Amino acid sequence: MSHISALLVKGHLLLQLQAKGTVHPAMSIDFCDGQRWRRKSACCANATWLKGPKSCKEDDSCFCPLRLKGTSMTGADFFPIRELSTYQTKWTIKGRVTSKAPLRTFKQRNGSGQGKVFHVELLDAEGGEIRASFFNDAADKHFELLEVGKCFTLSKGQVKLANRQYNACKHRYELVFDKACQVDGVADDGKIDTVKFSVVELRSVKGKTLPCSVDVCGIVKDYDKSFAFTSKDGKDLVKRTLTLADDSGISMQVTIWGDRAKKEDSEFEGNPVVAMKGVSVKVWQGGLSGSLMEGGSLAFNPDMPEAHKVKSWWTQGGHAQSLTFISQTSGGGGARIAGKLMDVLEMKQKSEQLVNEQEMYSAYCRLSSVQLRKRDEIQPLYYNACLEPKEGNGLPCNRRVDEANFCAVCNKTVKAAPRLNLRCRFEDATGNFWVTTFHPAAEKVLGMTAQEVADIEKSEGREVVEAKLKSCYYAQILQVQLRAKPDNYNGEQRTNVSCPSAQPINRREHARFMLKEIEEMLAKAVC
DNA sequence: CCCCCCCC
Repeated sequence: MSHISALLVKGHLLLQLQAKGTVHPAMSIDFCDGQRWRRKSACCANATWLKGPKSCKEDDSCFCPLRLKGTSMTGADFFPIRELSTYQTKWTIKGRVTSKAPLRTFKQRNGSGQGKVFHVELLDAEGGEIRASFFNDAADKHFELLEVGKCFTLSKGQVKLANRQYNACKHRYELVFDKACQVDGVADDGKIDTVKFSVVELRSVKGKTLPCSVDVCGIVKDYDKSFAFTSKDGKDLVKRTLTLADDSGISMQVTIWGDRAKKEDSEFEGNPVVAMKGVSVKVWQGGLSGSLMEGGSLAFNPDMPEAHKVKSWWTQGGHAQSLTFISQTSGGGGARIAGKLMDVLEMKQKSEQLVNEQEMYSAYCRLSSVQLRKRDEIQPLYYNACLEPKEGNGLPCNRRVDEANFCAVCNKTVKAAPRLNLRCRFEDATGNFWVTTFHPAAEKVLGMTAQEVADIEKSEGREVVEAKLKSCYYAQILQVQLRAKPDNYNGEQRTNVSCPSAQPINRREHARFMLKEIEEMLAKAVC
């Protein structure tokens, strides 16, 4: 029995089994690595060589090596979550609830009315994690009980293969609890962490099948302001986009939501390290971008090896290193451009053919003209906009005020500031188009603030400001965003096209983008 | 047995 010496801690149990003559030689219990029991056959379901399936009950003296409860086989009295599989039918795990989804109802597929379900994620002292779903009666019974952060023992659930389409938890299996389940709240177990990050390098997400869910740890290289908006299906959302970077030389955008996004800007200032659990990575605009899911976690400057590693990388030169930005290949820092990338000609055609919903396009092009006159009449370049914060989102009212700074919407005299409103012509090798270019885009296009434009016009005159604008023609490559919106004008159907945002390109990134295009073209070419 | 995981 040469393998006996390897059994050590757990060995006494096998010896007991052998002493009782219950181990069938052909069963080859091939364990152990000093930590875990490994055996290929099912435990109690195939227990003839134990004491017979019917006698294998709770508190029975059945020497089932895979049912740790009530034995002294290891220091742990519970079955390791990591080891759960369909080969084990009897187990009791002890874990902390690390996340919990809301209770949902659904229509039973086989017609018989409503069902309900919720799920949690459980973490145990050995760092194993698994998702558990509770159905119907079990859902009613345990929804309130299973609070995030609390510890429980759980048994009498079914183990099934995790459905990777919906389950991002890092376990091959998931648990399903029904009426028969046994769930008990227990005292907090300090050996069980509150969250477990299984960090991967940003570089590694490039090779993954997308969409995927990962845990990451990186430096907040950049952050946007939080942004409140209403989604297409009417949900009020708040988001903030961060650019994370790590020592694998990659940077990527990750969007955070809700309260996480609403934290003060100062929290994101100074390049803190963040660890994120449950970042969903998908392709967006030809690049990869992440979104931190609600059930995930976010930790600032966490005390973990990956965080210390990435921090020292950043301070010891990483901040100056040139990184590969794997999100959309537009601008760098600040607002990014959304919309399908195409050339100017295609953009023109698409916007003319628009029928139903609003569409966004973007193109690399240059400013070729600004409309300064219309039938000899001088066109205003800006207007004075009301700065009064709007109710709800706190953004400025932005309505035009009169010469006395009276805002008709707010019905009072207000503070005001100039906002650009230009009619611009943009051009690339395929064509050009005229478009109303709103303030934020116009400021980027000119590389001047509205205040500067207004000041020059007032102090130096119209001619000087016009010359200044003309000096911007063809000056830089921009990525402009075009919004085409179906509209009704005097009962006539027409498309309203505007430019809500624009950004000078980052030459380095743009060069990479063009190289990639060339490579793709070469790959397609006949050799 | 469910299955949404958000936005441009």
